[in-house]
Amino acid sequence: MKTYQEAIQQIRARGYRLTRARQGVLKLLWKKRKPLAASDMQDLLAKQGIIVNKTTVYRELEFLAQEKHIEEVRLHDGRRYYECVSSHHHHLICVTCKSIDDVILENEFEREERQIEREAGFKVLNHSLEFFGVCAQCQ
Amino acid sequence: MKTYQEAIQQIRARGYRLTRARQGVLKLLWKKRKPLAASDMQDLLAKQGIIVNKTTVYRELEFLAQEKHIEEVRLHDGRRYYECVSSHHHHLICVTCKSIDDVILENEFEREERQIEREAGFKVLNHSLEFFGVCAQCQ
DNA sequence: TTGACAGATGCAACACAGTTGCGTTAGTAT
DNA sequence: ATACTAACGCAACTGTGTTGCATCTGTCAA
Repeated sequence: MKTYQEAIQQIRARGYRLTRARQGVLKLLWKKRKPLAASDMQDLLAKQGIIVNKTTVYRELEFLAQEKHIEEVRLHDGRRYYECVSSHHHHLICVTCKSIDDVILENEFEREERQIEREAGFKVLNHSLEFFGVCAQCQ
Repeated sequence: MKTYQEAIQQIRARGYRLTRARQGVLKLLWKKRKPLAASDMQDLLAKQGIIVNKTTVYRELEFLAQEKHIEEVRLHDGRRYYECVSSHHHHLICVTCKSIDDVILENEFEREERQIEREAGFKVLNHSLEFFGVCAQCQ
């Protein structure tokens, strides 16, 4: 639920610079509101005249994730995706058109996680849940 | 819940061959009962004298998954894992020692999936849930 | 036992995501 | 304007997974 402006301010407050790549990546994720992978972002930035090396994109994403401005997401195609921080949600992934939508569930496994900690002695830190299927457009 | 012998019989019944690599991979997955990645299996096979090319391992895994003798699993490190078929379960992944354990939940989101289909028009085919945390040994 | 068919294999070369070292560039504060 | 150092570009590299093609081998039938 952080805004683009808040992220910018926090970056400056911590003594980091506002480079074209940094602003570009942030703006992209806040505008699209969808998980994007590094090469997608490099292409999208290039279209708006921001030509950056792929190494820069990877390092920028690592930096922004470390600073908690964005979050890494894995969607089971082997690539790393990133999205802007928002309330905890899960993804609906269309196996046909690959589109990604968010979904917020009421049940967030608090009971199940307690059961796991009790029965397996496993301390749950976080979880990951994705639904695969066919979106409304592709049916 | 398929046994190793059943898998072997089904493979022969469908006219496919029983090669060293094929038997080796199957035996490994039935013995370990844990998700294994291609390169892990190549190493484990080599230790028991079964030297196979990585291409063979990848093709074997694809074949066995297609024939429904094994299942592909993604564990968010970007690699493809495979495990022998058993009842529907989820994974507990230790962020410290990377060990993987199974967990079976009572709630399998039938209600949530119906909600998703009703509200988003998204037809759910399957889902994927993993828990990340610290296992009993690593605490 | 042998021969032959086709499934299975090895090899080399490739594709792609992501990483590393290092010299250079460019935001920012003074 | 200057200097400090965060950030960048480049080239080379790692690891996972894929492809084309020539070769090999499990299986079955004669």
